[in-house]
Amino acid sequence: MNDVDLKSEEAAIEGEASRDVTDQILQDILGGLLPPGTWLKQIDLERRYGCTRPDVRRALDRLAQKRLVEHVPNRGYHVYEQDGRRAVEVSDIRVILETAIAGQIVANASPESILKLRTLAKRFDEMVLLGTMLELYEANLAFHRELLTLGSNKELVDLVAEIRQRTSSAPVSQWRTRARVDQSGREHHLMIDAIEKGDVEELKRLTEFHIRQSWGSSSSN
Amino acid sequence: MNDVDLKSEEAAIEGEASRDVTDQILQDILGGLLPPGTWLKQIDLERRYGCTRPDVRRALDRLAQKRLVEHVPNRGYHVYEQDGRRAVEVSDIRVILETAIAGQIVANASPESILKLRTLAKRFDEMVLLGTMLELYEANLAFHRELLTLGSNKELVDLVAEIRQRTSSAPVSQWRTRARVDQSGREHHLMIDAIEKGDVEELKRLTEFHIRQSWGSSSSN
DNA sequence: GTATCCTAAATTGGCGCCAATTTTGGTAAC
DNA sequence: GTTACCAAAATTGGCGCCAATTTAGGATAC
Repeated sequence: MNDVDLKSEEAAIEGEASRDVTDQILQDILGGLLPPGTWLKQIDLERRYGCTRPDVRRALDRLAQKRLVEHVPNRGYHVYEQDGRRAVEVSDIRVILETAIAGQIVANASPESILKLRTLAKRFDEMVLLGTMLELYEANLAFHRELLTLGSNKELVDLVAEIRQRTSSAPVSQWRTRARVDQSGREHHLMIDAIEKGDVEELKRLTEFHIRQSWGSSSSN
Repeated sequence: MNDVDLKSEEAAIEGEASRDVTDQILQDILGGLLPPGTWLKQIDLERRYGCTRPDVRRALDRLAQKRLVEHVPNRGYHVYEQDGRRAVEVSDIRVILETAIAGQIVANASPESILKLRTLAKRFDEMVLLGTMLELYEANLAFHRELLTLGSNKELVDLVAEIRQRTSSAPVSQWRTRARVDQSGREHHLMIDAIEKGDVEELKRLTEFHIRQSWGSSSSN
């Protein structure tokens, strides 16, 4: 477990101290900037994100609650080292939840909502070509959120968004290959096709495959 | 929205300042001591639980993250006022998750685990007769946790435990009638019976009924 | 040369003060 | 009698210091 060298980027941000520190650290973990095992020294974070000590502590406590970082008393916080089991379990949960509402999604899908999904799917495809890794990640999130929203269970939408953050410590490792990302983009469109056809079972199949696929390679890490 | 009068119980606890403040407040919300809408003044909590200001703040922040209390900037924190919709949505999620793993539960059920479930179900029955409301609540939690553990998805067990806390701001109102609680106890045993018989569909039916039942009355509040 | 112990630097984390904002109660004016 | 405004009390929340613990490095002994 090595700790980060943040000194090089210290004053890089400085200007945008307004955005919440918790989200900033979260995104840096998700973005792979803070790899699993990294010790998050309070002083470094303080300087890095241009905020005060209590801010850093609050952020670390929140992330520890979300089990994204681990707190070792008197030793500090470090980015949680994922075991494969947890990743598999989380995707199992996602499969259960997202296939369970497939019926409602199809039932509630209006022409407008299908159009909106297409737009978001296309946006994902665009980001593959000319977006950053984070933009791609967020485009993917936006598509899935819109899809789940059709299930008309707001709590479920939030819950899935939440458990998504639970294992994706390094989206870089998930989307290693370009081929995999392209495939994901195609799957999005296939899912919309299934909704248009009103084929619930097809949507379930695609959803399960789509979720499981993302984690197939990372378990070998 | 009225705020609590805590002065009467100020020094009542004092001795057990060791247990985590967050859990204490959480249990007091769950126990109905702090009803929805109550303003949680930091000074009062500080005195009530015999802890320092930062402790109170950390606890309130955590509870706000869990959406059990709401934070209004410069005005403080108050216990979240539940709408019926959310409660229904959460129980929908529970039904999805808990019925989804019914098959695995039946498959993994060993004679020992069935015995353990019986013990926990009986303990629930005992608590109906001679336990406090909180003990009853915890006995119920323990039974359901053990049941879900048979599904061999640790994340799912934790997740259900988590979303359970999301709406049960007042277990008192859930279990208003004695008849309802007795019925719950019987249902526990029926569920174990179904597992013994290896009847997955029956277990699913019972599970759905059991979860939905708890919330049927509270929506009229 | 290596291992162990001791000392010093660094980091965590507990705790409290003070400024900013809000609320409440009283007073005065209409 | 009611309303509006002002002032005082209270509450929130930002910020920083200092003690306790840990870690790393150096010196000494074997």
